[in-house]
Amino acid sequence: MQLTNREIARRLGRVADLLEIAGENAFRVRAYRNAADTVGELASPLTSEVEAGADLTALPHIGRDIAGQIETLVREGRLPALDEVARQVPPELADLMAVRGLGPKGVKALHDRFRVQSLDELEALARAGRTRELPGFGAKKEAALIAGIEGLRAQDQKRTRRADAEALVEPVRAHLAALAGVEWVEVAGSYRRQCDTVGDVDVVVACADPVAVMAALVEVPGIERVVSQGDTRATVILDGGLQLDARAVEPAAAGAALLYFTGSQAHNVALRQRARERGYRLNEYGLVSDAGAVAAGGDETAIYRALGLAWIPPELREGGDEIAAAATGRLPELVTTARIRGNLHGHTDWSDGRDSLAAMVAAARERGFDYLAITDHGPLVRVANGLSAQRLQQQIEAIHRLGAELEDIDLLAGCEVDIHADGTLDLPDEVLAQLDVVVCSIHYHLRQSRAEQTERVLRAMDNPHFMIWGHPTAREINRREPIDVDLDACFAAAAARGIAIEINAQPKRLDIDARGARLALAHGCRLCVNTDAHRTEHLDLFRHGIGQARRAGAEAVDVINTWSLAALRAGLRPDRAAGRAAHESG
DNA sequence: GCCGTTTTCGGCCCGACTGTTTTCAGTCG
Repeated sequence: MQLTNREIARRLGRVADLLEIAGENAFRVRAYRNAADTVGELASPLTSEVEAGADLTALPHIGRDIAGQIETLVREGRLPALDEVARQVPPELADLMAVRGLGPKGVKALHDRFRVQSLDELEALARAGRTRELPGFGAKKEAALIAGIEGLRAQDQKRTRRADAEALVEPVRAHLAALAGVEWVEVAGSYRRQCDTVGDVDVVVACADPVAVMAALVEVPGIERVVSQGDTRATVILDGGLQLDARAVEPAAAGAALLYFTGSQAHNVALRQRARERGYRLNEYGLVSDAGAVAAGGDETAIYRALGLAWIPPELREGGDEIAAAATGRLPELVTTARIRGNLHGHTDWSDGRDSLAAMVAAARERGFDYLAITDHGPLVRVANGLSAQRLQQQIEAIHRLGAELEDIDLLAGCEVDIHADGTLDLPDEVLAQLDVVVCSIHYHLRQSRAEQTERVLRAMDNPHFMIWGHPTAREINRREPIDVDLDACFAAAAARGIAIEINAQPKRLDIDARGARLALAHGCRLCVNTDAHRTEHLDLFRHGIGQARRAGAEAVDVINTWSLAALRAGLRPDRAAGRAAHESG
């Protein structure tokens, strides 16, 4: 079994936890945390990099020591630093760090006194009223520990899909915005950075009277319980279990608060370092010079400007190269939902969509799209009433008839064709040749090996009708892992052939994700943000996919369905006509 | 342990809230 990046990151994080419990140098602890974050964010598998002899120290926060650690882990299956710290501290103690309210000091104290090693043991002690025997541990702390353990078991480690969080937090935002004296309310954090999932939501309220707003917050409908509440900051749990951290600040400091709460942490750290280098201190209240003068605080743009930077869109604030880009005027002009001209992947009731062809077209016209492709399933997906070649022929004719009547929108005949396990496509070339848009997707045989899966996709891409790679990894957030496929190899092939990489905007998919999209762009691929609509209202889902495109640094030119239809026809799979002959003769 | 427009040493982000404390440590974000 090959080690995933996530597993490598988990082990590095474990080293950090254990070093912290052992009372090691805090900066050494942070070094391991940073390295774990770096590994967790990588798009391509580290094991392949190691086998290819890549220099891991080129990665941020990975130096000679940790690079060597990772190489040993990949080659021998053991992490020397973990073995070493395990001699001082039982490795099981790292699990206890996940309990809210329990940190390294508490874990160490509990272990020193009671030899506690597991959640079960800790829970039994707390319920027996024995943890209060420890200095600094009282009755309230005991109750908090029990609640923390229960919370940990309930949440099952899963993060909340951003779209689900949106449905929960938007009513709270609206409620707060309507309070007297509130200037604006913004949801910050990973939500604002358009991450595909969020661990919690952070809300910043700019208002004249923070204390009053914090008092009012706990009365907002939809709040299950209050975890903590102070004069300017509170933590509550929303119905359904999502945690919400709210921060109320006066307008003069609200930009700094928004900046701080938007993060990411790595971005904040880098900004604060930059501030220090320039004789400032940056905190939640503003950018303050060493002499005590407030340089900026009311809005983000002014803070960035004072640091010699252009305003950085939240989607790019991940502590990578965005600060260098902002310093030198090289930030991308990120694509927006308004630039989208049409949907190139969507279904009707001919296969598994809810609405008719006519209804989908009407919905697209209402939204002002310039074009709309209909791409129902091919025959393989029987559960979705996939179209046989014969029914597809009939649908093509229906689309052409309807399209001929309309002047304000161009209708495109298409299909979402399955990529068979052997890399052949699910419809004959002569049928595919009649289509304007061919989206090729994987729905079955998701567990093939990396080599098989890669070969499958590469072979499919050799078919000149393969125009868009639909939901490339087939992942479903919190439900199904991505397929194991060599994205580097596939994107290189796609770029060479003019195949676009889909960002499927269905909230459960968001596939390819931002990391993969960034990798695709680096290979020179174009992206295509599609709703994969199965009903008319799904045509409003673009913003979710656009969020991923923006996180990848995509500009409008990188996203083919911001193009005119003429540009689309010319630029998408330009070898199609010539390649068709070669493919058929070969 | 990592990093470098102060580059191979000496730094490393910063403040709020809680609980158990009588002045602060631990935890969190």
